[in-house]
Amino acid sequence: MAKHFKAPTGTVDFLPDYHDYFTFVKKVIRHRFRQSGFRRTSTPMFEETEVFLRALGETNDITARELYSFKDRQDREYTLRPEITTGIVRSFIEHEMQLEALPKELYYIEPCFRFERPNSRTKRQFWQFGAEVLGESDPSIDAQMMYLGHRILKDLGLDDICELKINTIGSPADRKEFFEALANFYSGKERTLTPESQEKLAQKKYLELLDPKSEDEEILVQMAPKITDFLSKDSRQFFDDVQEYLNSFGIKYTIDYSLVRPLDYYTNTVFEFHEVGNKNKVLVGGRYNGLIEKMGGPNLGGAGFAAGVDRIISLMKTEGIEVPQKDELQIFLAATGPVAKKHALPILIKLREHGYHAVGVLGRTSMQEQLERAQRFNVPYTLLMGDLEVKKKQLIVRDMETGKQVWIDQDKVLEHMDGLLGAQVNLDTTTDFLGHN
RNA sequence: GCGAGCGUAGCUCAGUGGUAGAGCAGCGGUUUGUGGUACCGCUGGCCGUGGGUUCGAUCCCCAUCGCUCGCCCCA
Repeated sequence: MAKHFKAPTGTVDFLPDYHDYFTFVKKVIRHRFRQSGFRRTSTPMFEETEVFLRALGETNDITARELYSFKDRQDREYTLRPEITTGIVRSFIEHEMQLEALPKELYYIEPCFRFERPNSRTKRQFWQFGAEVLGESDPSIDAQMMYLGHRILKDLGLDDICELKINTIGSPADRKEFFEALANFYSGKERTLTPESQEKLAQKKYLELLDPKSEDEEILVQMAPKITDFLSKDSRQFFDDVQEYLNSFGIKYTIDYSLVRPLDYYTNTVFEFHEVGNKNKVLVGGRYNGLIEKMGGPNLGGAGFAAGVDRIISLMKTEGIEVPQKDELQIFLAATGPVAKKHALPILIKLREHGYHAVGVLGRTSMQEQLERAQRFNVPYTLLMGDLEVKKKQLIVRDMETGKQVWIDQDKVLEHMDGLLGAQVNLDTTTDFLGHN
């Protein structure tokens, strides 16, 4: 036997059952983003590796072991995008969007790639959706992003199992002093830290030390200097304003000073919705005021959030949330005999254009074969046409559940099926989708 | 990057140091213009791959690849 091919390690086929959910999720996302003035954008699936190294930083776990990189036939270094923000910022700069009306509000639903060890929650190719607001740094934007995230989760039925946490990590200037204080504080206490944290300390990744990895570290973090003591007047005001806006529309949140991001580009606000009772992130975001300039563009602020579609769908399934199924077949048209087959196809097309989901006129034409197929397609009704029916211009309507059959005239088929299945919502068959005759 | 488990028929799995079994699926029949249920029959496997131990390995050992599940991480 020939070799069986498989989907590459860490990838999965997104089969029709997945798309039942995906279609619904996309519909919600599009609706909520459009409502808020966002427009959809797409960037290439891969960029020069340098683009990601610049944006994400060169010395962290993410760039060291999670980038899906390759050389092309001309020896250029490329990387499949691990997230979308970087590409959008590159695109913003390349197309000089700062000359357009600001803020630029963009959203996306795109596949991303990370070179991970695959498990039930992590794959190497996965879908992300998210939004970016570029060219404006008002705290109201941050609050609006959180509202949008919340609103989408609510539409998907997940708001009850997700909680919002927020924090501020200040400006780079604020952090400079804060980090010096942290360095002093941890000096001499290295042995209390886990080996991983000792490494973070050595690499001066002070922010990541704020997320404790052991009970000892938790105690240390509580005693350690707090970012709030080092915030400039502006940064403090900004964070206060964000909270005031959040309060103004009554969204629930808690402040969590251990909430940080491993990437260089965040400033001020960071937030995440995670599952209640564990740390599994569902939707994460924050402000990144230095990123556009760092990528070679104008000195403009930005904020955004992102969420994994696959994780959301699996949560919906766990929660027993069902989505509308619009692909169910309604009619199987069984033609028994070669003559009937020729006569049946126009009827099948007529049924479809009337709005029915119909299949048929397939395969061998024995009655048994036809009914077996109809049964496997799980249709409520089968229309049977043999040579006898062709001659009489009739067909048989068989109720697949009861087995009851009635003979009707072929030119009454639409009225008859409407009586059984209800009138169909259909496009006018004399026009195309754009309304042209 | 670390750890655990599993690779036997299309699928789900059992099994034994002496070259393999069940259920489901598939195909055919009981039923030549009528599906589902039932009964009968048939097809189907280099026991993941490579090496080692052994008279002999699907089984024991080593390696390798693949899958699954954790951990780290999760932009």
